[in-house]
Amino acid sequence: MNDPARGSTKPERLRRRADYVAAAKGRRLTTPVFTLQGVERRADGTEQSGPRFGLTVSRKVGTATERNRVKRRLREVLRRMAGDPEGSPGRSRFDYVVVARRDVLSAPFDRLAVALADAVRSLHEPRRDRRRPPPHPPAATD
RNA sequence: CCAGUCGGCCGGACGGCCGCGAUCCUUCGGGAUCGAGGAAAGUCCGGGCUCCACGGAGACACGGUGCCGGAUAACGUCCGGCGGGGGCGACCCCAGGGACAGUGCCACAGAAAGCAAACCGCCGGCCCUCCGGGGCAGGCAAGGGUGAAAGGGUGCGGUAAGAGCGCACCGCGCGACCGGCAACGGGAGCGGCACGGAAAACCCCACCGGGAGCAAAACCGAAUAGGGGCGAGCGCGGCGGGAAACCGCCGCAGGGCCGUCUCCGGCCUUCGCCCGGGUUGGUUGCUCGAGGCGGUCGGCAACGACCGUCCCAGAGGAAUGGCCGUCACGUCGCGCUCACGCGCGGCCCUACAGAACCCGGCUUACAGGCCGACUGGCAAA
Repeated sequence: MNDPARGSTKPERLRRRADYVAAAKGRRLTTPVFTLQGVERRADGTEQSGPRFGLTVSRKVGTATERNRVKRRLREVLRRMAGDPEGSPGRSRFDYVVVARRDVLSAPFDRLAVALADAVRSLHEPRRDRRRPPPHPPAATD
């Protein structure tokens, strides 16, 4: 029961395995410290309208202690991003999943915050250099 | 003071801003309280709890444990003691039922590896001799040599040479009796000495052990397919069952769906209510317990009894955090000081590590620091 007028600073979370599977099939953007996945949410019964974020920290990242620390740092970044007066870069009705790499442990906190905000924005920009460059000059489809 | 042994404990503190989880309160703005570890870890043992299996008892198989006594819910844990070894010592380390119940093994070397035997060798007798020695039957095991181990050791006597053949001491075996709950210790006396090692090769003996695990398990339960019951309904033809009502199967027609139309193909076959099933999800299990702390008493101790007091994480893609000050601590440099130490600046600004049903242990990881008991030196008294 958050007050919508006040602007909730609590970011919505992904808590279902199905949501994670769906996000993995969406857009993808890789940075040195993490991989960001995102997909437009399918209409479901929930009344959540804002962006939702999920975290994936596999055993490859480190021990349980290190994995917990990675998740806490990323959660703090998300919390600050949601409370940003200039507005969160995350789009409404969009699900994001941050797949962490080990460098999240050691990266400076400020750099981490900037990197994630940039990554969210970049995810929605049209990818003009896709992996398959067109053999002919593309006829401006969009 | 130096060197060392053992045991126990802590493992940053305070504060600011912004946050997270649970519970309670709320005037719905918010507020209050509590919120990781000694290992939460590895999952190696032992229990509680849950489900499954199971009539009792025994036998067999498999696995585990293995000196004795005690502690405990239980243990492979803990405490006390026994045996062997190491250390000047405090203390530490190692092994711990049985080798006349049986089978097998003891590499290499060596003549011989488990029952006594004899390669070199020693001894006297007989025979031969080219006088160097050789041969035959016999008596030996001291010496040499091999080995982890060769069937007691040393000395004296003894002898042809030798031999526990005799004697002394040591070792070894049996052992009345004594101490101890016991493991075990002591030991009069007896025995001329046999009975080698390894049970981590198998094995024998004693004791213990059903299986799976909170993703256990219980409850609530949308949708869909299929199932059951009741009531009403049920075009045509064929076959089967039945006394009939009716039921089952096949074909045709109609309808619906696969898939928007045609062809073709496939699937389904009325309606209502209830039961049942239990997937996504939700709730419970979920934290008051062989519990923490303090005290008294019993016990060498592990531990136990009693009294008082406290409530001390309960998440579920998983809370206990992010950023920053100040101060400790450590370390480095510089300066002052005979020295203890003090001041300034820099660095690290902390090790191992994060509860997931709960307890008792074990094992492993761990920066730095603190306390206690004891031992051996040196100095002082």
